[in-house]
Amino acid sequence: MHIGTARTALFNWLYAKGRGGKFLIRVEDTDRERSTAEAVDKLFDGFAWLELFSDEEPVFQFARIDRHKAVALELLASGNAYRCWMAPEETQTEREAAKAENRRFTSPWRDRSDGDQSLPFVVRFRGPLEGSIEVRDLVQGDVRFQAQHLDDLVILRSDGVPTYNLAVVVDDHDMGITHVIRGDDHLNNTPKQQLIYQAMGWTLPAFAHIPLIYGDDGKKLSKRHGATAVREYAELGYLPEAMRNYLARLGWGHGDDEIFNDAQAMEWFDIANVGKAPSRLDFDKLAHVNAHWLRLADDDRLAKMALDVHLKRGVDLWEGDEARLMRALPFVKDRAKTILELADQTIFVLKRRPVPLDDKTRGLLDEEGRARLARLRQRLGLFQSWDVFALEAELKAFAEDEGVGFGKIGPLVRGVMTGGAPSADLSKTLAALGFDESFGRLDDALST
RNA sequence: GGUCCCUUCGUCUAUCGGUUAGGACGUCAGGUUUUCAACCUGAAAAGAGGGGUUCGACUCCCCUAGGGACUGCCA
Repeated sequence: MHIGTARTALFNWLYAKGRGGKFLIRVEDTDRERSTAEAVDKLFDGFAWLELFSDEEPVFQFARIDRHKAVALELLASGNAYRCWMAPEETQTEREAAKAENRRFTSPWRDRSDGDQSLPFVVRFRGPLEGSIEVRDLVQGDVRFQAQHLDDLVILRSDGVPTYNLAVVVDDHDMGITHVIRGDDHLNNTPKQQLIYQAMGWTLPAFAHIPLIYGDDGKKLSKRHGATAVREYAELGYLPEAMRNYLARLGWGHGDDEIFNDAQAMEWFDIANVGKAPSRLDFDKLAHVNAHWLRLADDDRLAKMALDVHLKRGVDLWEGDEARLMRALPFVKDRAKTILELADQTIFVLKRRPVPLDDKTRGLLDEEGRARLARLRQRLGLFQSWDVFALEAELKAFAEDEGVGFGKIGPLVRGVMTGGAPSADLSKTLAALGFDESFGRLDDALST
């Protein structure tokens, strides 16, 4: 699913749920992804789609062709549509001529019905030739279209298959759709669809056309901007709740509120406050929002996600690694903005002994360093409580007793513990590794 | 070409005729510091241009410029 579609769906969801879930809303976008009210409910409530990261595409099938056809026939009978026997080349020629003369496309069959029924024909909607059609839009305001610019659209193809513009109107009406919230690339279709509603004597739903999302260069979001599919955002390490927060904030605002949860978004969200200007994706801000939700997320959930990343990166996972990650998480989760970074930050606990040392650490491991390390080992060996605060105090005290600044000790011990991998404060790193592993790594270094 | 939509810091936005035009991300400068981050403090940074309306316009109207969408027997 495209990220823009996801946001449209999110707006639908916030709007409907914020009003008690009574509204029937349709989601759609320019790629055949549409769903009806039930589908939205299924997607959001009963399904992982709310997670925004499912590959599940809402699929729309023209399963009700007969119903659409019946409506087309009804329009034909009431004179609101007509059969058109124009050949494709003929249509093409007329279209070009109309364009050149800046007038609407007009079929010669609009006022004739003596065509040969055994020949292929399409059914076109008979739109008014003059006057104007006003679309009342919750986001765009009242938009006026002149009838003289609206071509008679095909509602039934020559093979008898109904077209999109007819199908959506029929479906929405039949399903009691009250709000059509979609991308503003559909705004130009709206007067034509509205005409069908009126011809059938159906009540109009409320329309809301929200601006599209652009890439960071202001152009329509496409593959070359990086992530376009929702799935890709998951792979980049963003949390669903962060995506929801960020996406809701994109093109909509509630005062100065930047960080909010679903419940707040539902309470505050109103279509009327959606901006009319298109907005761009800002990955830095997304990362910032993500970092916030990352800190609030449960450790076991994060551990599983990080483990998954390590697995994908080809790390050879051992029994107990999840537990190791769990122990490290509290110390490193506030250092990461994405799950990917969380994986970077936790790789040190997954290193196997003996941990290969990087050049910098090997350089520090001279005679003096070695002796100091041995003294530290002895001292920590007598040390009972292995928690961060105690460790921090102990390390500070050790540096003082050694008569050196912490800079003489920190880098060496850190290197020995992590082999150069990213890590947090030394005391946190030791706490994350645990007593046994820390000593093991210390001994490995001393015995080289 | 035609129709329609859009235009406040680099980005997302607040403002709904009267504000020193606010916040957030990012940026820059300090601080903290055992790496890298994080964190704290501070700073720079905006109403596309031109006309109106009004005592007063970012806010209302018009024009221009720029951007976008649509313009199918696609959806």
